[in-house]
Amino acid sequence: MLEHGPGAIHYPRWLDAAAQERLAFEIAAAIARAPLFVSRLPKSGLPMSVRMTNCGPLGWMSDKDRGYRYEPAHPETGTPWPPIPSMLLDAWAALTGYPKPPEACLINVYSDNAKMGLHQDRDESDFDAPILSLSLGADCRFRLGGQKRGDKTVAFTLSGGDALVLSGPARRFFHGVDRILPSILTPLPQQLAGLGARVNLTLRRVT
DNA sequence: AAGTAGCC
DNA sequence: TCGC
Repeated sequence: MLEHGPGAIHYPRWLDAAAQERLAFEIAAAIARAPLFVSRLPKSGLPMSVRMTNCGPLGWMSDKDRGYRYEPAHPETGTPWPPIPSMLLDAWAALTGYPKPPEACLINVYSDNAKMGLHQDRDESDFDAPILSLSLGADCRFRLGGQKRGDKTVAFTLSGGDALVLSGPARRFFHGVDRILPSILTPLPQQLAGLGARVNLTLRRVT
């Protein structure tokens, strides 16, 4: 367990290899029902480099005209998001202790050259609930800042099987992914191989 | 600016 | 490559 800031708790290798395989199987099934899509930045319409989908009652997305938001259904198929796998609900309970279950699980798929700019998670109403992030596949250089964009940042590596909880002050901290590290020795489990180099799952309360 | 480029 |  490593604390990278007040409320930012990193659990390296929280999932063992067998658990990562089981999770990959569940996520591959979710992607089969809710295909990956590309969100676009508000106003500019520039595409994000990650491909994403969701499971749970609500899913995060963005497009040029309507911007960042949560939706109950897939933007292309119109179908409700598939349920959050039970092992993720268990992970949420074990790692956050929060009394209510997560309402959204964003599935972000990173290719070798995908990035995620520094941002705050601020499209939710519930800022008391922690955020739980689980990683699969390639390592990434993750950057964590403070509550203001200009605050100093720290960078560390997130690896497959790692969990990161952002609670308390860290719930509002800026964060992003600088780059994906070489993935030859840390491939995604077979069930997700071919989709990308790294998969990140972000569980949140929304309402 | 949940992006991209450029420079140190 | 990293951090601005």
